[in-house]
Amino acid sequence: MQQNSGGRSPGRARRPAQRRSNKQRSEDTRQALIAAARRLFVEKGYAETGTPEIVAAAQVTRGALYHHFADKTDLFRATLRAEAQAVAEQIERETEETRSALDAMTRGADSYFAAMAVPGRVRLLLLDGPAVLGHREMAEIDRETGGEELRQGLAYAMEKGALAPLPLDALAAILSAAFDRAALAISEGAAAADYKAAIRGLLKALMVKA
Amino acid sequence: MQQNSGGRSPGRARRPAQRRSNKQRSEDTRQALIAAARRLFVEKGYAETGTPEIVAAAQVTRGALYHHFADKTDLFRATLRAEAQAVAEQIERETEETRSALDAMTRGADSYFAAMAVPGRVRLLLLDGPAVLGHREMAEIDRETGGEELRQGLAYAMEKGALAPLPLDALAAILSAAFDRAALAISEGAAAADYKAAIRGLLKALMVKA
DNA sequence: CAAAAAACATACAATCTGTATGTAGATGAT
DNA sequence: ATCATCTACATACAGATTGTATGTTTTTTG
Repeated sequence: MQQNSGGRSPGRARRPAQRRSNKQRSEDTRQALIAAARRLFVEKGYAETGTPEIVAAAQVTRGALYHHFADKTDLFRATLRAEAQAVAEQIERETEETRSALDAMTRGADSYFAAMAVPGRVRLLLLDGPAVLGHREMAEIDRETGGEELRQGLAYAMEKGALAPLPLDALAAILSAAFDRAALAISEGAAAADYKAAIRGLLKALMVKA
Repeated sequence: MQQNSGGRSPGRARRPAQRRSNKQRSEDTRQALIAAARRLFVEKGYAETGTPEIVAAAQVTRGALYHHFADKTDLFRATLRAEAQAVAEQIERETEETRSALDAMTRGADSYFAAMAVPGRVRLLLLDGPAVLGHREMAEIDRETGGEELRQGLAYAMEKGALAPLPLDALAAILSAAFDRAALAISEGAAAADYKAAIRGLLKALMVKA
């Protein structure tokens, strides 16, 4: 709420806050909107969150929102992209070297569960996302933000002969769905140990044979 | 459009259409609403379908809608219940005797895919449903309409020692999710054979060991 | 420093949802 | 058979939301 920081750049005094470049201004506003939107989408769901509420939380106006995003779904899209990116980065950060393929898969799954344990992620990425943006676009976001790891792990194991020869894309897709459901259940309070055991059992069963 | 069928019960002449009991009236209206809602929800999704459009298609007024259903989600709920019921009945109808546990599971999966191939079901039950009603309520609907078969099949196989001993509920849940994703992929034009093969491979892997 | 372009801010039109209130047809008691 | 009552609707309304159209204020550019 300061009037002016004074001193520096004499003669350039401007009244409102400090002078920011357009790039900065835009980025700040976008981030504020995405952050506020994330909070509210998580708290009340996409449909129940109105743009007036979002801009109020972000301390901007609806004009700013519609200047930066085509519409409400576009803001949602940006929010999901950021979230998927964060998930990917967290998983990548945690990934270590492993010996067996089974171990690699199991660790990967645990990393995924840990990442999805961040509050709100399940709702954003597994519930509202597919419904609002469609399964197609969600798959694309996954791909862009690096959701290829599972598929690659399977491909490697299959190539090595440690895995039954099955249609790769289909197998990756249905296993990914199994992971998602496990993350969902865990987020709703189910016994995490049970789901992790079931996932591990599934992977082990697939690996052992062949 | 007849004025009166005449003759029978002289003196009972009434002008508008024919005389229906309240029970009939209600049931007719409910069914008309659910049928119209289903069509539109499938075609444009839950969020993009307005109640004015629904009642127009059902040839009733919004008053009738809000008389029979608490709100728009309540109508959606009724629509989903009916759909889940139809899926359950179709699967039950197709179920035959089988020899091995693996065979039973595989057949069950195929029945499920066949049932989910009915246009709109994937969107209703796998996309909009979980987002609008929440995963919790969807699970409940599944349970009520007889979605216990998978779990029971697994329990039987596990009991018989034909299946690795894993947490039953968790395993049933993640396998169910795998089925769902397969149905989803198939509904979007993916190679059905690939997904069926992957599912079968998954089940086989689980069964063979132990 | 003036002109053009971003980056917002404000006002508006079209809808939509849920509710409140009014009316016609069915039901039950007399 | 009739009247009261209840059910099943129909209509009207208030509040809120979305996207757009049109101003206004900073930045940027020449």
